[in-house]
Amino acid sequence: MMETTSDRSALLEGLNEAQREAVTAEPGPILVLAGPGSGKTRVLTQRIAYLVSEVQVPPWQIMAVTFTNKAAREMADRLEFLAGNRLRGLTVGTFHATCARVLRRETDNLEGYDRDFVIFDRDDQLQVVKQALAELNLDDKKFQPAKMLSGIGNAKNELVTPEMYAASNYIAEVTKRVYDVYQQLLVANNAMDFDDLLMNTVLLFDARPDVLQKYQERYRHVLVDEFQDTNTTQYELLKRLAAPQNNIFVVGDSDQSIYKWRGADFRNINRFRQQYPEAEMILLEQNYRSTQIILDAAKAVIRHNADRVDKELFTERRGGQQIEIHEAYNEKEEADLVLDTIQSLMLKGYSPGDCAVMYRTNAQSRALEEAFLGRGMPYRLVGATRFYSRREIKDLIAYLRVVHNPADAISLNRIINTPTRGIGRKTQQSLQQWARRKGWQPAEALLKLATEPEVQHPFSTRAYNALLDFAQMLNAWLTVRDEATVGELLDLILEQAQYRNYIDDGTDEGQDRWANVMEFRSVATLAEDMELNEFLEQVALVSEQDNLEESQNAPTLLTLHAAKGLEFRVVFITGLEEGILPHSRSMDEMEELAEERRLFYVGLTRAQDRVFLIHTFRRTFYGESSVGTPSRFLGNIPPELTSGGDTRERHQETIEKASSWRWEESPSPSRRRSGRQGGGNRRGSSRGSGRVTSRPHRPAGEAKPEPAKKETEFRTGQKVSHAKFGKGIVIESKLTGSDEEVTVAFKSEGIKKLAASFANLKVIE
DNA sequence: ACATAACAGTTTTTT
DNA sequence: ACTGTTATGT
Repeated sequence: MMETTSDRSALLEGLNEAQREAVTAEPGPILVLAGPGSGKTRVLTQRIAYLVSEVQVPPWQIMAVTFTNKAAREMADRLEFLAGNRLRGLTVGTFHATCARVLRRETDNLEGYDRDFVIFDRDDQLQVVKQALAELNLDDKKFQPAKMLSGIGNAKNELVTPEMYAASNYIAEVTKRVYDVYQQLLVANNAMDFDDLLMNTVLLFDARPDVLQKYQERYRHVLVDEFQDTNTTQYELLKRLAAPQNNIFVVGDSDQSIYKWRGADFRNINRFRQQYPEAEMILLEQNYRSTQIILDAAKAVIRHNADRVDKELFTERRGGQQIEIHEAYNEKEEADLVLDTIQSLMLKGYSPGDCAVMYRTNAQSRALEEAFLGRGMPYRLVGATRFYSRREIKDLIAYLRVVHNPADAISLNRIINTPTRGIGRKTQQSLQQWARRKGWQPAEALLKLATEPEVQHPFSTRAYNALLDFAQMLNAWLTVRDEATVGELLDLILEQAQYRNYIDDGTDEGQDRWANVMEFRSVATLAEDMELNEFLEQVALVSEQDNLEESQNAPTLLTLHAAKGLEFRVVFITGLEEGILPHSRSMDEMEELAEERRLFYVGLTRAQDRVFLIHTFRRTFYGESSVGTPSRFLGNIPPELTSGGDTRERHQETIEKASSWRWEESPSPSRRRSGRQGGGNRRGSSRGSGRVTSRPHRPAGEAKPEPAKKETEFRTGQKVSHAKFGKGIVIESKLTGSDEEVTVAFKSEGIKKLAASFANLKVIE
């Protein structure tokens, strides 16, 4: 960059008053409360540039932490643009990557770890928990590994070690023991989980004031993005690092706190204010993203949450289009409605990439994907099955990990018989026992077979040969490890392990998997100047969303969680029904309900121009279809901001539009579309399968829809009888478009929902 | 060792 | 409805 930014006015140009205040605030604790679309990333980056060019802070004394790689990269890119090489040495990264770097540098001061430690992801964690349960002779049916893991994770988020863990009840007592063994196993494997990266850094700082001091002196200024998402451990980490000058600049918005279930605690904002009473507090209230109408709707929604600091968000984008609320009959018609609307927006100058379709749960993407596929329209799917969690990729990472860190018994366990090479469960067990008896690690024991041919071993000839074969491969890889590039090593592994034979069985799925392997190979090959440990760390800490190409001009399908931090001209939020948003598991507790509302708020505030809110009349969950109630959150939006009428009117409209539903209810057993992968990885190659446009047949009553009824034929309390289900009592009956839906409690069959026109119910005395 | 059957568990998941 | 895991049989 030629242009100098030492010109103060140039640096502050285009900032509003509050933003400028934040950027130029005197060093010390600063809390910026930033509403959606208020330019917080801009403030953060300008602040860094300002510190360097105006306050003369050397860039290497500045640390900026984010939660996602994407946010970190975005910040780094903007800084590069702003100040280029004047920011050499600046630390910008995620909490986890930053901590990993510290720990890696400090392995000499870490008990039990050496510098080759690896990072375990959730799958690995589960394996470790299972092993811990096994060692404690605990039943993993009774103590589900996932539950145990969440208990352990919560503890780590709260900076609670196994010793500190309160065994307040039986389950907690078990969790404590599992946690304890779990940690020991991690150390034995020279591995840390994600939470350890944070917790161990804090523990290190507490145990070693000299080490802490080193980092305090290095990082004189700490800046934090998305502060409302920090957990206790992260908070404590920041607190220690920023002391004693407390030059800590945090940006957050408690109304966008949606990760409580992961340990995030927006009350850290209050804690911050108590901790640093002298902190300067700055509110960013001007929104540069949405129209007034959208903003008003969002504000009206969020105001229903108790105990919050109200921000007076405003925008210069007066007016705007009203928010449209629609009812669709079911999830299929919901998807059709979304697609129809997108197509009509195309005629009004929007492009497909301007649109986002959001939902509460990933499962909801399926109907949408099918609709897109059905119309041959491309779409971008965020999330779903992550590249790095695919089986084949995990296998290869496990191979690399074992070569890098043979102590990693979890990974060894994964690959020792993958592809199957005759090392079955029993052989593995006796290998383990043998190793334990000899005081070796399993990998060590294996290598003895390869390197000391005359070693005494307990295996049958057959098992020995299988083990020897694998051991020799492993030995070979270890030998070349330090000379070969990651790509070369991977190629060698693929070839010797005959991995392709195993994974590519010729089916579509096999080919896809092999394609994924090749994609991973090219990632590895591109990392040619990277050491194996660097490569593995990057792979562990990078999520798939970072690799998602933005180029494709297609609508984006994503969960509301994944939408945070993004913006789109047009936003659809689907599935606005009780039980979905708010989610059924979050309806009982006020705080959880408040978080659901924030989720809705986050969705709304992603929109620049248009918002479409959709709920369905009935929806299929876990294979069962049931009638839904519109989300209570819809009622939080003042009617004058919306079009589409109130709930009743919308419902009436659905009834009038009703066309095909009556025939759709019976699923034809023949056809099932397994809607898979978006991005184009997988195609349904059902060759020659006739396009199904024909409707399932209805035996009786055929054709012509009846006119909508005005009143229900059945009333609560009536006794009825059904040809198949026998006698029962009507619990409820309501009109559903051209038909009537009767809920009946049958004596023998339990409660059923029936369509009156097909059920042929007879009223009995 | 591999194929199959039974079975549990299905919110969100920055790292 | 669907998927992924584990117990069981061949």
